[in-house]
Amino acid sequence: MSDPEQDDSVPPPPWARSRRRQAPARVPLTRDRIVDAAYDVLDRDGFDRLSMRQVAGELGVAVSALYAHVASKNELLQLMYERLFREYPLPDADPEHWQEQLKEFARSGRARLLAHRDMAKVSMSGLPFTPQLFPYMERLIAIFRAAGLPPRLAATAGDLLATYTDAFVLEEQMWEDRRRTAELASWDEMRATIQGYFEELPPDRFPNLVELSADFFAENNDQRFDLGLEIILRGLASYIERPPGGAAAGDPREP
Amino acid sequence: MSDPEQDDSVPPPPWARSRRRQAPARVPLTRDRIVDAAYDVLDRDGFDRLSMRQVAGELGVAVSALYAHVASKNELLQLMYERLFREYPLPDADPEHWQEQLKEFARSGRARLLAHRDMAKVSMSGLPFTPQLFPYMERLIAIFRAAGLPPRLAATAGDLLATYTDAFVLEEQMWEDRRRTAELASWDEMRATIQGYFEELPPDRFPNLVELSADFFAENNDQRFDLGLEIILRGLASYIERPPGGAAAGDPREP
DNA sequence: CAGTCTATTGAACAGTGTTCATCTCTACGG
DNA sequence: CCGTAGAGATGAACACTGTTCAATAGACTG
Repeated sequence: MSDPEQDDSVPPPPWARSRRRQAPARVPLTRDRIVDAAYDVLDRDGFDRLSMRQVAGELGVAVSALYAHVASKNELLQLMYERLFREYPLPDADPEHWQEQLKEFARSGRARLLAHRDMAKVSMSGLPFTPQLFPYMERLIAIFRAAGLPPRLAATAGDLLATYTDAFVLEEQMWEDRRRTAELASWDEMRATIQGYFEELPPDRFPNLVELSADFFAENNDQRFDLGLEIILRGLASYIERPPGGAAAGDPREP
Repeated sequence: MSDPEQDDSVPPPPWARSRRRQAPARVPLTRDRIVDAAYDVLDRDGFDRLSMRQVAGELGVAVSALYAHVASKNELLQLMYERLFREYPLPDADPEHWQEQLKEFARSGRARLLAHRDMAKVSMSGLPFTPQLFPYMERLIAIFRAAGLPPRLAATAGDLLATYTDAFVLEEQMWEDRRRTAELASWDEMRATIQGYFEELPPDRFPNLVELSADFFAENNDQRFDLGLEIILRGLASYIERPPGGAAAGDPREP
């Protein structure tokens, strides 16, 4: 297998302290197995039970053995995050369908995070800003530019969209955690409980919370996600001048 | 549990400090004082050095003493978060100026988070969903409703706005952390370094990243924050039908 | 086979959140 | 004025955490 880790074609970013020990550097298979085990622990026990010792135990190996392949727990988390992006679809920017492309981008991002328990916590821990993700940033921004967004707006929009996705899933999985600790069986049961709680708030003090109690937790989160997404996309669309007659939008990149 | 505060305006009468050798003027430990100390530790040492022992040390007190007033570290974090909202301005919803009101709401939320180092990490740790915040949710949603947004959209919009603010500050403070560990003096220096890094990426693979290198990190984050805010507000405005003859900013597209 | 090298080990260090039996001190009843 | 009850603080302990390091075991080279 090829080595997805070290991409030497791009220099390490300046904020990454190159404290990383000189290291064997050629044990990619073991790194992969460590990441595999880490995912097993994460999915089974959740983020705050994900410890180096648990991972080592999963592999039937001493803790210190991990450190020959991984500089720190943070690096391990980073590797886990990067794996999420393997096989990420990277469509070419199509000016005609930029909104659909962005929706697809965000939806698949959310799906990828949802695939592993507490994954949004890993993503929100701030570590994952590595060169491995540059291709995805590049493509995402290309879509914005192709749509006709000016540079500064495209940059902000990329951030906004990625941030929205991460934060949405973080909240989703937080509720899932709460459900687990409350020992409620299904999401529906959970939803009913919370909705009932909001309904019974004093209506004189919280008229809106009472009235909208049914809307805070929709039947399925997909619709809620799409709605927030739609708000953002409409906002972005408002910046794009529609060329009369459907001709191609002006040159997306201007000096 | 009333709190007999130490009254500094009047010194203790001489007979109060009895023959007992200089009773160390023992200030009773309260939740408020613990939260104060926790903020001191947070501001000085950051979130991952914020431990119960550090807080206890700040107060010159044994660790276990804290647990008489606070059930767990999580509760302490929750108390810290709740304090942020004391004196939070709660304007009445004004349909005429809903966009300005929302901007003010988001801006002051951001300012509040920025006031303490790593505060967004606390806010994003998922704990803070307490009834103390209901008044703010209520008011926020009232603004959306007054603006004319339908219920489901208002609920989603509240989430979106709060989430955007939290996530933005989280990112901001993350970069601040990176700057600290990279031992770069100023934000400008940091910005220049990163911008230079992006500028020197291979232009054939990352044309947009190279071209927009100046736009990812604006001179000041205030503008970037306002821009994202504007995108969201424009998106929301697009759902509001413009009242006939009104000059309201309901139209997403303006000539 | 001998020797090198390297991945793995186990123990240790300095922390963490949390609990609990014990002790100190304050305030109140007599 | 003393004695005592009870709240509150204490220090030690438990079961963890991430990380380091000298020593060992094992495989590959000469």
